[in-house]
Amino acid sequence: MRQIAAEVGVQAGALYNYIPDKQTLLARLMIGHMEDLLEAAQTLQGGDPLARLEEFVRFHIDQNRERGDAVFVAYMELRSLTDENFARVEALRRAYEARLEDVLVAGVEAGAFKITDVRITARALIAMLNGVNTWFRESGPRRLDEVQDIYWDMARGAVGGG
Amino acid sequence: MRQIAAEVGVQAGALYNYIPDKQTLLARLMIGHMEDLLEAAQTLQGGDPLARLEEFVRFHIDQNRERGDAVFVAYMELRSLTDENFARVEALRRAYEARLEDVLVAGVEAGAFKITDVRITARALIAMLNGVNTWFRESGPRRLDEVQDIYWDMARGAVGGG
DNA sequence: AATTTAACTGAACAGGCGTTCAGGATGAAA
DNA sequence: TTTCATCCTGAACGCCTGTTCAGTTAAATT
Repeated sequence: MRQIAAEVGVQAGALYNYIPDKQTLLARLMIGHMEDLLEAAQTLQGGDPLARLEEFVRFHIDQNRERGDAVFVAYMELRSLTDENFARVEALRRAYEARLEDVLVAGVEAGAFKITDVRITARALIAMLNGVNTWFRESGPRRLDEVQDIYWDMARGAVGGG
Repeated sequence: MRQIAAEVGVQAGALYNYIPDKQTLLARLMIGHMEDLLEAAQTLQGGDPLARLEEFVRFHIDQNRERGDAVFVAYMELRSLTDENFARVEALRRAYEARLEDVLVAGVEAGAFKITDVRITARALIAMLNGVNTWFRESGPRRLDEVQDIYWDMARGAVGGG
């Protein structure tokens, strides 16, 4: 709390004019992040399943890059949430997963993907994509769009998409 | 510290007969875990690249299951390590990644895999496999070997292995 | 039986934590 | 000019933290 206050140029007590307590601050941060992510995902266009999956892969990697800090907090501090707040965040997370599941289902129905379990596959893909954040550096040997190409290749292969 | 001591049935101070400080305890835990993992990985057999990759996938998921707590700590508390201890753990982690990279290189050379960047692919696969730990429950709808089958399918597809 | 060694307790330490609150400063409204 | 509403400070609170250490206990050694 004192660190956050200092970052804003204020004493710790002043924060309590804006939030009831630390737990609520964390919850608002994480819920806000997930809501932003879901809203940004609204803009994803249609097309055939293969195109939609590619779009999702690139979108997810982009978002993780732009909101690196929020993503980090959202994954590391889940255990610090109240049961109630945890449930809220998890619900939003499931909604995001559902976006990807929809694409996968469409692909299976169109005969474009070969998938045993859509839910597990969606989670596996997201886990794979999240991994980018742990090692990618702007100063590294690869540009982000190259990384996106590589992950898109892997994702397509993983769902049996030719 | 007091929690750990209580778990062992002892006062907090008694722990300091065995460790110099908390940081060292954490480091030993994580380094020990990685060393155990690397040692267990020694038993992986040879065969063609496809068989070796399958073996690795199943092995990794098994290990993550057996040592769930250690894996959790190893991923969540990385940021609590001294620079020096972090470097040690990361070196071990790279050594483990290298085991998978070897398999991927062999597959590429044999023409069995299509991979743009072996290092990135190894990391992506491991990130995907680690994801299992966050949701798999013994009481869930799938047995572990079913989950392994699913992940093996995805991994094979991701590396372009037919 | 006397002595040494090892393991542990229980209390204390200094510092950090989230949170509260009386009071001061500042500017808007009356 | 006075009143009121905001926003913030600075100090304090009770509690938790990792760590130390003198002293007790019990077992091993002589």
